[in-house]
Amino acid sequence: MPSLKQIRYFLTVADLGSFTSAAVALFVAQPALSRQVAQLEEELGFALFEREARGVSLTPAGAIYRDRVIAIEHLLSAAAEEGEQLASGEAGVLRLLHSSSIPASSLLAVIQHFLQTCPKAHIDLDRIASEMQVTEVASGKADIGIIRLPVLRRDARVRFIELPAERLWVALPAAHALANRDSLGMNDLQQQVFVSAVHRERGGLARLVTDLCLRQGFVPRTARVVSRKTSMLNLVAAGLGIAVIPERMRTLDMTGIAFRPLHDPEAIALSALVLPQRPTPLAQSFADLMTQATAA
Amino acid sequence: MPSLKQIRYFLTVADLGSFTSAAVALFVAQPALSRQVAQLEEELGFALFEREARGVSLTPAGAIYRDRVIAIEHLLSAAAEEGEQLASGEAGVLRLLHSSSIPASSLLAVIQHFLQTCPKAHIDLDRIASEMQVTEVASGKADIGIIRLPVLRRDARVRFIELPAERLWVALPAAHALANRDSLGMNDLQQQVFVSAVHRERGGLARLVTDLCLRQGFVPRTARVVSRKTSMLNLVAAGLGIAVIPERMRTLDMTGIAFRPLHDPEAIALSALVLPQRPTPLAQSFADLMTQATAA
DNA sequence: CTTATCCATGCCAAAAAAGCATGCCAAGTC
DNA sequence: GACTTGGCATGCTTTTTTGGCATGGATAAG
Repeated sequence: MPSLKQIRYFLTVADLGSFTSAAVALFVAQPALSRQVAQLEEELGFALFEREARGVSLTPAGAIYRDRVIAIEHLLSAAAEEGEQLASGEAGVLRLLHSSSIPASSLLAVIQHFLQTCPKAHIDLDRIASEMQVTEVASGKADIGIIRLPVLRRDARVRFIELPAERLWVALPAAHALANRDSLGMNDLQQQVFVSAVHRERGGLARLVTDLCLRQGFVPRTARVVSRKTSMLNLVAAGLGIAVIPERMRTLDMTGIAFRPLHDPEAIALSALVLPQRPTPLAQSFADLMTQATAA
Repeated sequence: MPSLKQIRYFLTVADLGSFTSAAVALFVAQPALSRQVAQLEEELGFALFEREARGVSLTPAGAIYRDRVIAIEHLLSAAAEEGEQLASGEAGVLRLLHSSSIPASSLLAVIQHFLQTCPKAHIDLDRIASEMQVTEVASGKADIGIIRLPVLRRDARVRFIELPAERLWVALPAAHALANRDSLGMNDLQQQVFVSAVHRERGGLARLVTDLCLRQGFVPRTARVVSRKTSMLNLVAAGLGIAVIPERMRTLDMTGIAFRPLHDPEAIALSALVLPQRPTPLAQSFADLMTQATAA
């Protein structure tokens, strides 16, 4: 089996047409070169060079061999560079999960910033429930998740980075009686129908809202369970009921809906990043961006 | 710079997902494997494997690196095989020259046999004068030549292999007065107009014919100097004169021409192969075929 | 005829790789 | 929860490989 060193030596000799000058170029002694090339020829079973009085020239077989192996060195360095980009987080695919209470539209700025920072990176974006995100990240199927606390299914293989809190707001039909108030308290909502998005596990925002209601001493009347929070706001606009949302979701800016802050001190939505114990460099980059952006 | 051995080790470990089993497959001790892979990782600057409790798995960077270098081994062996075919004479291009008195049609059988013997070989066929062939073969621009003796310009860098002699024949217009004879002697041709193909150097067949005439005591009346012997026979058919040709050229089998043998003992055409001192394998194969075919 | 150039070879030293024994870590087991 | 087991890494020694120096032989140029 030929070695890369032999091939590099061979190519240099072929280029310069001389063992002596190739030896100079390669910073080795000429006999070392002669031996390596001779060994390569023996392994291949045919002569690569015609030894002439004034240097050497390629045999036809040597010429075709040169044409075929000349790409190898570049191939190798390209492979190394590609791997290095992946390893350093310069390139690659970031599999990003987010829960429905953190819509992609509110992540747009961070995602764009990320793609700008890592121009060779790609993003696979997927919206799944908080609990599932933990499983996915823990099993390595995803790189990073953005969830709404509390999360019920904790896992030792992931860690959570809490992001700055968001005040909760209430989304009301524009014509709603409470819409003429500047701000609301949870106790104002006792008689209201809650449109909410819950999953089987009942973690995340739905859990938080229920807890807040229970703390006020009432059980929320849930009008409808929907799985998509954007359509949830549609139901609110249609007058079906009210919804409690994190502050950022106001940016959806739907017509026919009035947004009012909840002034209860406990009405705080916490979100967090789900990271595997050893995040990929891209995940780390994204996490860094995320904590900086939300802190600012 | 990584070595091929390191890459082969890496690929085996990646395939089997374990250093231990890869060591068995590669017939080396496991520490040797560990070290080579570790060294490769260090040279590349990124980790190829995740070391886990039960074997190892590729990192994303390792996976992409594997995808990129997996072709190299095949690339190398293909290059070696291609070179070996060229060197052994199994494949390649044979640059074959022939003089106009040995037309390609008379070489057809040998050429076809050659292409059958070496199915991967190609032939570049060219018809040039004998003296030029010597120069071309000597300079390495052609692999083998087939000439008509005598050749004036000898060269130390080539050798000549004489082929079996051919009797000379006379090509006559079908209506010619001599056409009713079964055979002819050179002395019968004293009054004839010779259509001949001569080159500047005046070697080969033209020289031979002139010599034969001079030996009979007359200078041939040359009707026309043409450079293509097939058109020479056309001129004969048109009644311009007669032509002296080697026996094989009779196979051209033109209508309007009668062929008659020359019974003079000296009326013998000698042809020869021109070979460089170290012929290519293909040239050697062809020469072998040629000597066998003409001997038979 | 001499000289200069260039490649191959013999010999020795240095470096690299392999093997062996062992340590360490994590997962599964009783 | 201690123990066993499977699997990779590391220290040390031996073997193999590789490179350098000196030299020989062949060939074209002067």
